[in-house]
This record gives sequence, structure tokens and C-alpha cells, in this order.
Amino acid sequence: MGTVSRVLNGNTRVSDATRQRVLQVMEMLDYRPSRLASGLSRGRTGSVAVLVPFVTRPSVVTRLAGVLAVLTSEGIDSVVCDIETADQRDRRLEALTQRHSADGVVIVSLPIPRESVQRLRQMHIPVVAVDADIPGVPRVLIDDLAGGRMATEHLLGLGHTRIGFIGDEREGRLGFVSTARRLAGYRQALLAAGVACDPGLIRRGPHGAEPAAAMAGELIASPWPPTAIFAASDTQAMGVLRAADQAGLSVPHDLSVIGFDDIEAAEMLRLTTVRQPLRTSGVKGAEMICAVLAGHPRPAVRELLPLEVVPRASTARLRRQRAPATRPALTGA
Amino acid sequence: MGTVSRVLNGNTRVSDATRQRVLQVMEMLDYRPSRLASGLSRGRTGSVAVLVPFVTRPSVVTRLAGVLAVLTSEGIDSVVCDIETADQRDRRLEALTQRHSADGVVIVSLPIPRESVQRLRQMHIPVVAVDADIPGVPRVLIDDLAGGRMATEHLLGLGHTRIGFIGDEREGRLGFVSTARRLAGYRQALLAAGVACDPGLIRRGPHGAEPAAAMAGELIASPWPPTAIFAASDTQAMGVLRAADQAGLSVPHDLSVIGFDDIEAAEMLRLTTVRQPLRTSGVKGAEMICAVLAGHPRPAVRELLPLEVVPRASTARLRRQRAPATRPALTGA
DNA sequence: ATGTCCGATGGAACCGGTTCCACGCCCGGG
DNA sequence: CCCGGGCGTGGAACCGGTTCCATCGGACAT
Repeated sequence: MGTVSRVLNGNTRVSDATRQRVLQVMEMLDYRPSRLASGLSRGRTGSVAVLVPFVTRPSVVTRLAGVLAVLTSEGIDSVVCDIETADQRDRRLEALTQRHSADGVVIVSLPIPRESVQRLRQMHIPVVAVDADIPGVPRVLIDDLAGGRMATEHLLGLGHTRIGFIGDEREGRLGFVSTARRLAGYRQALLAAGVACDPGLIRRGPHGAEPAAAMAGELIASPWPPTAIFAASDTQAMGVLRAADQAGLSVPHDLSVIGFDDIEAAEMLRLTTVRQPLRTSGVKGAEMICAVLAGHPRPAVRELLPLEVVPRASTARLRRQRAPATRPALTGA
Repeated sequence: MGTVSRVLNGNTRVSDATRQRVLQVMEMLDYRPSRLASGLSRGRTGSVAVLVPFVTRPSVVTRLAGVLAVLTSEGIDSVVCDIETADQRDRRLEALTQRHSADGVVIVSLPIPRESVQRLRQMHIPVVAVDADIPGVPRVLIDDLAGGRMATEHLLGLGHTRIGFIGDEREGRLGFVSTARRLAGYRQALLAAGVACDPGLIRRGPHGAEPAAAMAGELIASPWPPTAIFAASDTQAMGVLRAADQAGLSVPHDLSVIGFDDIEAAEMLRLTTVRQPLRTSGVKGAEMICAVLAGHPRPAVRELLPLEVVPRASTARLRRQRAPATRPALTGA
């Protein structure tokens, strides 16, 4: 009945006596309203879908935590979808076009086909993106290009010129582009410093510490190895640290390593890194979707979050410049 | 209309011609069924709530990933709730008693008050637990006591007798008990080996690598320091490694360290640890809830997952046994 | 040829709130 | 004293599928 509904929702237009009576009866019957019924008549589900790739990655889960915190505090259910393949992604996006699937969608670190965005827009399902540059969608991200530059400039500033780069492979299954942009920043910085860019110092492969360690091992073992390595993520930087250790190189004495993201483990490992506000990105994204759901028809803003080099113990000034020739000699011994 | 519903759901009792016609019309109208309406009349939401504490912890998120994978493949939405305080937990559990909130609940690594379980049972909402020993609830967990013993025995087997213990504080905000049980296992193993248990070697504090590092630093700096440390989680073991490094101790030469869980980073750090099947635990929990939802009224099984010591490079045989007296002498020098 | 049975189909009640609308009551102004 | 207005309340339509039930038609057996 109408009055009960009024009691349940706002306190609009109900006499205090009636309210008390209704509440008392609800208490007696141990009555609990049905979210489905409420949602159906109201046309909203009270939930938001959160699409994240590889949920176990520290950077992703930190963003996710930020999203969850905000949505929870707003009383919105978070339907988390872990995406590991393009197929899964498309299937999930398709499912979201079903009516009353979710009131909104938060996309985290995931490139989305343009037509999928169109579909969602047609269904009037608001979308925001975190760490994904999706045109026409409110989004919060970082300037990967600048980040790549900053990391490289940090190493250049320490006197390094043979700087290796380790990042994700060009064609990840999901088409991430941040590695490419950080690499571009790396190239820009080298160019600006007048340092030649040796393609042999660039390695790209599957994400993860293990593959990164393998690639770093190759660089280290090469005839003219780098004195510093820029890893496109902290996870990969961890692999580089491991490779250095295994090769008997001391960090930062023999090799400087800089990562990207500033995940929790970075601090523990004393890893110099380019910090990006991971949790904040999730918080902002969630706040955006909440704003849209609350009826503020926000324009498709594109907010850039600040980056910052956090110097720790994994980078140091290049030791006494040696002639490149000495190194092969040592290796040959 | 009835026929449309039949086409949407099972292929029961619809002539092929009609089905085609219906499908064609649906196509034309770009019709998408409403999950809410379907759910309402059917009495199910098609979603399961997943309660996880501190979602950013590697062990937790790995379990969560297992849960998500199964639920997704079953076409069930996962409503993830990050729980950080007892208050949040209770609020969330209360919300779940609302009708049509979720078809089931998966509790991960979270102790739950008995009465909350009762409430959910009353509402006929099935519950399963992962890494939480909740009486009367189907659950999958490990034998923390045995795990503590195994870790300690590994160190004892390497000749260590002064073995430190570092774990979570007694009264975490959420009342975890695994540290206590692992500590009990540690004591059992020492007792069985006839090694005296020095309370001064036991430190408990807030979870996290940082506090663990601080505690380990204390142990290391003590007059009669341990030669090995058992950390109740890999995260804490990372802190121990850091403390050792900072104290100039080489692992495992000067100090052996064993962790617990075998999170991803453990392998990279070459950390010896007690492996528990994290992802599998999530998978099993999700499978359990699916079985119950599918109508198999499972008894409250209590499945124990296997544990295994994974020897890596952070533990080694105790160096030449020195008389305990020598150490204070050295320190005094 | 006719009765019977089964499978396909349309209709209607129902899931459980929300919201609009109309009605009745009370109060104040004319 | 009567009338208008506004607030509080009950009623009913509605959100959009699901499911049960009755009906209808065709095939098969007698």
C-alpha cells in the first residue's frame, strides 16, 4: 500500500502516528522489503557493474578498492567482473545491455570497443572509465607519456645513458596501451637529452614479474648491458630486481631500477618508482558514476591525475663512467 | 505473454515456427528482458554476495579471483563487499537479510557472529565460508595448527632452535584467529622437539609488512636474537626480509625466514613458505554455493585443503652451531 | 468417422513495491 | 455558517516477466 511505501522511503507526507503504527507492524511481522520489487517499479537496480582486468594485479585491486569504498558508502552494490580475455569482456558488455542489469558501469584499466560504448549509451547506461582513455566517457587517468618521460629523466639525471626498458607486449590480449605510451615517453626523454635510443635495450613481453625477470636477464647478459632499467610497472620492476639479484648485480650499485605505479610492495622493496594515485583513481571514478546516477549530467570530463617520482633505494647515481669496452672484457673473462 | 517467456527460458514446449517468430520480433524491437522483472517473479536475484576483508591483501584477492571465476562461469553476478571493520561487516550482513538482496553469500576469511548466521539461515539465504571456520556452514579451510607446525618443523629440521614468530595481533578488529592457531602449531612443534619456547621471540602486531619489519627489527636487535623467523603470512615475511636487509643480515645465511600462504610475490622473492591453495579455496567455495543454489542441499561439510612447505632460498641449514654465549660477547664488542 | 489424448498457445493471476490520483478530513477565511 | 484549500490516506494502475490453467487443434486409435 501507498502509505507503507512512503514510510519506507522518504518521510514525506506521513503523520507521525501512522508512521509509528506502520513501523510497529513491520516490526511485528519481521517485514523486509524486496529489493527486486522496489527496483522493478522504480526502474533501478541499485547496483553498478565494475569491470576490471586481472583482478589480482596489485595496481588493479588498489583501484578496485577505491571504487568499492565509494560505492559502498553510497549504498550501491558493486557487481565486480573480472575480465581476462577480450571475449569475456565483450560477453560481459553484451550482458550489461540487458535491461536492469546495472544502473551504471565503471570500467577499470580496460580498453573498450567504440561500439560497445555506443550500445551502452543507447540503453542509457552511464559509463565512466578509470585508467582507460575511452572517448566520450567521463574518465580519470594519467599521462602515461609524461610518466615515461619522468622515469627516464630521473635515470638520466643520475647520469645513466644506457637505460633499458621493460614492458608489456605490444598486443596484450586486451589491447592495453599504457606500455606503449610510457615507452614513447622514454624515447622522448632520451631524444631530448641527446642520448641515442638503442632498440636492443627495449624488451616487451607478457605481463608479470617472471617474464620481466627473464627479459631483464637478457639485457643484463648482453654484451653492452644497461646501467639502469625502467620497468613499465612495479610488478615488472620486481622481476628486474630478481634478475639483477640472480646475476649477482647489486641494486642500485651495479644497476638502477625504476618502476611505475607505486604499489604497496614497492615501498617494502625500496623500489624507486613513478607514483600514480591508484586508490584515488578508483575513488574518483566511483564518484563520477555516483554523480551521474544522482542526476548530474556531467560532461565527458577527462581528468588527469598527478604523477610523481618517488626516489627510493633502487636507483643511484651512475658509478665512475667506464669505457664501454671494459664490460665485454669482464664478461669474456 | 507466456509463450515469449518460454522462448526466453527453456526450450520447453514451443513449436519451432513460433520460436522463430518470437525471436524475430524480439530482434526487430531490440527487445531485452528485464533482469529485475524476471528476478522478481522468479524470486531470485541471480547474484551472490561475496564478503571479503581487506580486499587489497594478496591472499584475499587471490581467493576472490577464484570465487569470481566460478560465479562468472555460472552466470551469477558477484556483489563484492569489502569489509574493513566489524561495524561494516554487521551492517552488510544486516543488509543481506533484506529480501532479494542476494541468492547466497560467500564469506571469505571473515569470522561471523553466530547470530548473523542464524538470521541468514532464517531468511533461507545459503551461506558458505572460505578460510573461515563458521559452525553449521559449508566451509573450506586449512588446518592452521598443522601449518604452524609444518613451518616450525621445517626450521627445526634445518637445525634452528631459536625461532622467532611474527604474526597478527591478538585482537584484530575483525577477530581473525589464524595467527593464534599457527602460533599454537609453532608451540606444539617446539614442544615436540624438546626446544624451549622463548616468549621473547614471539611478536604480534598489526597486519602488514611495515609493522612486521619493525617487530622483526626488534627481534634481530635483541641480545639473543633468533636464527630463524616464522612469519604468519607472506606479507609479514616480506617485512622480515626487509628488516634483515636493513640490519645487514643476509638471508638465509644469517637469518632464515619462512612465510605462510605462498602469494605471488613469494616466488619472486625466493621466499620459503607454507603454501595453501588460495585460488582453489575460492573456487571450491563458489562451487559449494552454486551447488546449494542449484538445489543440492549439501550438508555443512568442512573441507580441509592441503598444505605444503615450499622450500626456496630464504631458509637454510643453521651455520656451525655457536654456543649461545658467544653471541652476547660479539654484541658487546 | 468420431472420441481421446497430448502438445502448443493465449490468458490471467502473481511477484512486491512505487506512484499517481481521488477522497475525506480539518482548518481558516469570507 | 459555509466554502475552499491542503494534508494525510487508501486505492489502483503499473513495472515486466513467470507460471499455472484453460483452451484449442491435430494426430492417432478404435
